[in-house]
Amino acid sequence: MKLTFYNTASRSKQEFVPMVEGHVSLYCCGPTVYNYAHIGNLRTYIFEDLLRRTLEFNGYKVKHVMNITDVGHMTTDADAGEDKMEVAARRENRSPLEIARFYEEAFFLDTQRLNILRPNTAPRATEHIVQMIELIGRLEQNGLTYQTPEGVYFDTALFENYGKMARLNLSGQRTERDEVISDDSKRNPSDFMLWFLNKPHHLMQWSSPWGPGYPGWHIECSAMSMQYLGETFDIHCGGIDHIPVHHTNEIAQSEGATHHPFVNYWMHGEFLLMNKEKISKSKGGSINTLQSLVDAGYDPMTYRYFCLQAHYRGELNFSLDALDAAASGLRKIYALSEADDPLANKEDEFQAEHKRLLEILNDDLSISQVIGQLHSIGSRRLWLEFDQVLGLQIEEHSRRAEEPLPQSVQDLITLRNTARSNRNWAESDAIRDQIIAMGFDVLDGPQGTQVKRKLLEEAVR
RNA sequence: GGAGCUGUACCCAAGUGGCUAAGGGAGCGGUCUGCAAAACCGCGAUCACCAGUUCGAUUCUGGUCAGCUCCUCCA
Repeated sequence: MKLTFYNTASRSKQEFVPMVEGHVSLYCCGPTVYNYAHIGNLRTYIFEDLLRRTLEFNGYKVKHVMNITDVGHMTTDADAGEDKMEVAARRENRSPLEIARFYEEAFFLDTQRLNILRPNTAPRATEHIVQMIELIGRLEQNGLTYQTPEGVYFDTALFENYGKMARLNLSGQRTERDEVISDDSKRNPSDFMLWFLNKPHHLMQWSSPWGPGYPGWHIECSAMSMQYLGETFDIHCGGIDHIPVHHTNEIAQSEGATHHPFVNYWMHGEFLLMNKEKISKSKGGSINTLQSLVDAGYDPMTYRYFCLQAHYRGELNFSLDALDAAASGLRKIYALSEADDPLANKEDEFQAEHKRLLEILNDDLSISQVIGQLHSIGSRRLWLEFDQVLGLQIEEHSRRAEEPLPQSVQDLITLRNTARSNRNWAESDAIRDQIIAMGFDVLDGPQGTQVKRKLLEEAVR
């Protein structure tokens, strides 16, 4: 079936046609591992997971690569900036590499809890320095670089289509701001560093043909994507903030080296907003992590579901109220019973709905619409089918209902039944509260009392 | 200054040139219950404002206002 994606390069929806039939090469910009990922970061990985699952749902074999940025990068091009990896190292009294490995593990724990499929390959920048040096060498051979005491720069003026994808208007770009320290040795404001030199304070250093130093931020993605996916590949994605600088520079340095197109489809996820503002890693510290939501009693699936209710190209406003609403909605999905499936024994209708929903999904990942439709239809079987894409672990969660009640709960039910037959409502209600606190729903109906396990943790606020 | 995004009911949010503007949550009413809860049924919007295009606009175009993001590391 036809697949359509919004391509940032053309600023329009385009039919997706991979280079090799049936196969997709997918590169996603990964985390810089100097701190915990915040939920805004995680939204983007949920979007990319949705993309990957949609491709696979359509029968494509996906090769998914995501970089791990474990090299520190200066906060500015000049020497005065502070390196986040090193700041973290000092803060936690560990080596930069220890910091990197620690937060890399934390990152994958978060993505695993969110049921985000692990990339086939997650190369680390520090393990691909050779490839980066090689790529810089190719750029040098092509005459696109120049060297200053600060390092090796990419000369953006010599790359014809610089900023085309981002539609940059270079003359209008702001070049002087208080926070930005200008480097007089730069030829053009938009030139960017390929290899830093003469930074004796920087802890992470490698030797290179230009002298000891460390790579610029952008070069790792070019070097590693090329190594694992080839010089041209199908889809590259990341956060929307990467369009003007990071991805612009990736294109320049990749195509400047290879003289081939770098990427066919660019896809970018919008920001998660909190109080109408973007969540900042540096401002927020380690608050706003997935763990903080878990500590508050939310199941990670609640956050995943919350994100899937909005389109990836639109901003999404996060609040605990909104998250609670998502939890209630998700609970409803988990509680759907097979017996009441309106599409049971209606194979034709099931297939028709399946096709209709897939068409919606394939129109630029309109998963929120699919979710709305699934709620309206109310077919557990259809939910389960699309859970391959939703990744909400519906089967696993609803299976909880089948687990036998613990003895302690059964004892309480017996106690409560006695109290109820004695019309001792105070005691009955107290026991009920106790059972509910243990994670169960208590239902008194005409056929007596039923106790059901809650299918989703409830947050305490 | 340059580039871009957003504004839909109490909250989150989808969507469309015209027929009932999805869905979830909250709220209210009802069924059920000893009372609740859960579940089920029922109930909600002149789509920021102004002008234009059009037979017809929430949807297209222009403007205004408000908010946000990027041009510094950043999902």
